[in-house]
Amino acid sequence: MLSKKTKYGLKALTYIARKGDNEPVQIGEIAKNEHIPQKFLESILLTLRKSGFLGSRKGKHGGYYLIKKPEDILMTDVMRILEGPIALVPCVSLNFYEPCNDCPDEATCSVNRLMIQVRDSTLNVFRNTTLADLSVK
Amino acid sequence: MLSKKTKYGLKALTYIARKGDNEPVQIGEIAKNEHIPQKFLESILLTLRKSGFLGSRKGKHGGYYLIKKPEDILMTDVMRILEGPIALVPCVSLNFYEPCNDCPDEATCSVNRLMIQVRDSTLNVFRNTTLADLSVK
DNA sequence: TGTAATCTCTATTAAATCGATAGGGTTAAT
DNA sequence: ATTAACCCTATCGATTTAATAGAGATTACA
Repeated sequence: MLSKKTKYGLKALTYIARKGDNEPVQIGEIAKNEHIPQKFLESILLTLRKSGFLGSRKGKHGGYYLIKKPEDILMTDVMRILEGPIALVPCVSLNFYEPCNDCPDEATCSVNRLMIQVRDSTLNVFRNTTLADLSVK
Repeated sequence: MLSKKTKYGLKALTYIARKGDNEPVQIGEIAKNEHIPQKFLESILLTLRKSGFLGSRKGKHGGYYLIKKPEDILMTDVMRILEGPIALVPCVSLNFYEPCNDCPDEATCSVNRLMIQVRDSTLNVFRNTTLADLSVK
């Protein structure tokens, strides 16, 4: 299941991208229009800023803005920051690999085999989707 | 993240399928060989039996056996029983659809759009994989 | 210069879920 | 009758998730 954090984060990024100009967008405006609890959204946008997707301006008329062009923001990167590993089990994760302690041999493990396929098909979607694709109205 | 329940369930099904004959396989044997807590595995196999994947024989020399041929057991069906909906959000689920209460218009929702693609690519894997595929050594 | 608006940061909490365990009850082979 | 196995319900501890609280720091602007 997709976490609310990821869902809200994607919606916020889309909202900002759709505005088009480079003016900062305020948390309150996003929260109101996308029906997201404002305090929760605050922490999510903070994460996205610290990860290099968003810039911010403090104080009056402050807000968040995109640092890169929407076409250059890949879903692989966004998803890894918001949701964590794309693989459903650590033993098939490209970026967060960990062996299973209960599995003596990955080569013959049926779960491993299946989850590699799921990982690859999901990666294929995320690698071919940018924020620009999400932002088409 | 894949739940342990699903992971253990898939491993158990594979174990039974790999044995080949139609003799009942005991919980204890599977638990030992696959390093699964026996009591936990009991409840999982019970679920799989009630869902029509496994049959059981009670009493001495009892155990679980496949009801259908491995080639006829699709991952779509197994995953829905063990893990639940394949879609990551209810608003793109084919079998468990529910609208988002915070989303006024699915047609323009970026999360909806992305998650439909992920669902379809994952479904494509599960629809084309059977227990027989998992059981190849 | 002061005030209001806005992002920043840490801490906390309530609820839900997950993984595992406990402890019998029921059934069938021998 | 005994034993080995599945059947069933209940519970528990740990973790994660979603949300909230509240104070701090910064900026625009009158």
